[in-house]
Amino acid sequence: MKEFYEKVYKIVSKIPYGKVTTYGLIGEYIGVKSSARMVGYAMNHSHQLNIPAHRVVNRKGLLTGKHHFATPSLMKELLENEGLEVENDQIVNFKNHLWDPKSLDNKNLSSI
DNA sequence: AATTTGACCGAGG
DNA sequence: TCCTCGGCCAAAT
Repeated sequence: MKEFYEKVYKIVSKIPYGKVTTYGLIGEYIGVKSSARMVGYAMNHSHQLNIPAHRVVNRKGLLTGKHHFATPSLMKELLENEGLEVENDQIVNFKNHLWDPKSLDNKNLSSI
């Protein structure tokens, strides 16, 4: 079931600059809707990979995974560096910066 | 081998 | 928004 991780990494890698997404959306896109936990677990194993894990937050826009970065402030720094606003470990205007993996399909389906 | 825990989510109160 | 509960599956102990 390593494909699961591969998919997670793939999607996370496709998150546009300055955008964020949630574990639930990723899980939903992969197909394991109610296993958002696995997405987070996969992220935990993504330390050595070059994926923007800082663009993945929980549904509230809370930086729940910041403790797994090199430094707790790194996640916030990266997000702010991308033009986002982080306050009290939470993304400001979260919905405004939210990116849905399904938007990839929408591009492909735009011909329909 | 069994139990607990985890970068979670949704529903109900 | 906060609390609790059930679900989900893998890794750690």
